[in-house]
Amino acid sequence: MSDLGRKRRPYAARVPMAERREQLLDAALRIIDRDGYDGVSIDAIAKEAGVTRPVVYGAFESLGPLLMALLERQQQRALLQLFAAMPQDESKADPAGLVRQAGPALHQMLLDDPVTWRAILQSATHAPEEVRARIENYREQVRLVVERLVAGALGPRVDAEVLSHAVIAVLERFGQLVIADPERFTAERLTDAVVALLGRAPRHVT
Amino acid sequence: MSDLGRKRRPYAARVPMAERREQLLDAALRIIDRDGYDGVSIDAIAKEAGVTRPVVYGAFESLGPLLMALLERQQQRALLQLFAAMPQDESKADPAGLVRQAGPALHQMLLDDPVTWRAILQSATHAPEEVRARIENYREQVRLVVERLVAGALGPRVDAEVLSHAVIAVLERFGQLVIADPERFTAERLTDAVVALLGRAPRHVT
DNA sequence: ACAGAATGCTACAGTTGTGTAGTAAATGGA
DNA sequence: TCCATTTACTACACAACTGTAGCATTCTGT
Repeated sequence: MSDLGRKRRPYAARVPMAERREQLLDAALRIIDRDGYDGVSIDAIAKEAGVTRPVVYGAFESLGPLLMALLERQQQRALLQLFAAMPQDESKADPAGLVRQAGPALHQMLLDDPVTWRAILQSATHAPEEVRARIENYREQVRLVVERLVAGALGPRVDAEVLSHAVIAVLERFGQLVIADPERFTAERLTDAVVALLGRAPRHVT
Repeated sequence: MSDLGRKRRPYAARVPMAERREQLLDAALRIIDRDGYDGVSIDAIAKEAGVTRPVVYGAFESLGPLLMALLERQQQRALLQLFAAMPQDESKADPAGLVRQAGPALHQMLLDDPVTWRAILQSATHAPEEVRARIENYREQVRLVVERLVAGALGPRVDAEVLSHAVIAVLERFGQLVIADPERFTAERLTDAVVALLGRAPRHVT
């Protein structure tokens, strides 16, 4: 008797809040990686995670905060990787040496966790307005570090602020190139190009 | 009696197709400039232009083709400005001289038509997938020109392809900086920074 | 085993946007 | 002037997504 109504959906495994949140963030990240930011919605995340929307609303206020949490998590990871790959020793290195050191490390970092980096590099432009501000915030953090590196490597006579913007822009574009076509844009090729360009510049003068 | 129905909307002025299309593109551009690509919809465009949706559907198949047409139009203008500002004279000018020449011209170009450039630089990547391909197309067009310039200015021993990506990335970021804060990022300051990096010409003198 | 808390599901109402059919007004030529 | 054509408007059906109320199930502690 009583299969009159359609079959009820089987209950998804019950999961403590903290873990559920992680699952949902993972689901959102998969969607972003597969379909871009356009494909992300509460509904899509719920489906991807195999639960219903109210479950998502139980874990996050709405889509904005969810994406914010995701960004927070991924950037936490990304920044750790990034600062590990970037020499903090900013003072004495010559520009070319610095590039030769950081370039391959950054390249490897991209290949180690392409999902995170695709989400971040794409998102810089593609994310909802609400999230964009926070991305800018992080970018600025990174830029300040780069600004100190630039000042250290090229001396006080250069416009470190402007150049740090340029460096970040180049790094981001290179990152996109590497992710899009790793065969074509190898660490060696990219660093060589930069070093060749820097080779024309005068050494650090103090 | 007979105010039973709500008042009928007054008819918008009738306009030949070609002109209507322009109006709609203008409306779309205003929306993009004001609210970003997120705010753009057939509905929003109709409202902005002071007509109803069927009018828009009369002029364009749907949102995709409309934005495509807009992009086409703005790019036409932008590329004209751009190629006017960039010396086609790719012969063996020194890099610094090239920057000193093109920098201020590009800067002026941004200030002359900020709406077009904001649409292209700020939110270009934020556009619907359909439109993205065409934006990439345009970027590639420009990049090829830059690649020739780079090869011409720096000689055949550099990796012109990679460096052209870098140059485009820097130009776009600088463009965003200028649009966001023209007081802070002047043509002089930006060109000086690049020239100093290239390490050729002496500091700017007026 | 068995309440009650914790968690998930269904169902519904609301919002925003799309696309179209049918109707009303304006326009231009006979 | 009057009718055919062009252009615009109203109204509807549909789709995707949001957010919530109330019911169903599972889990936990005793």
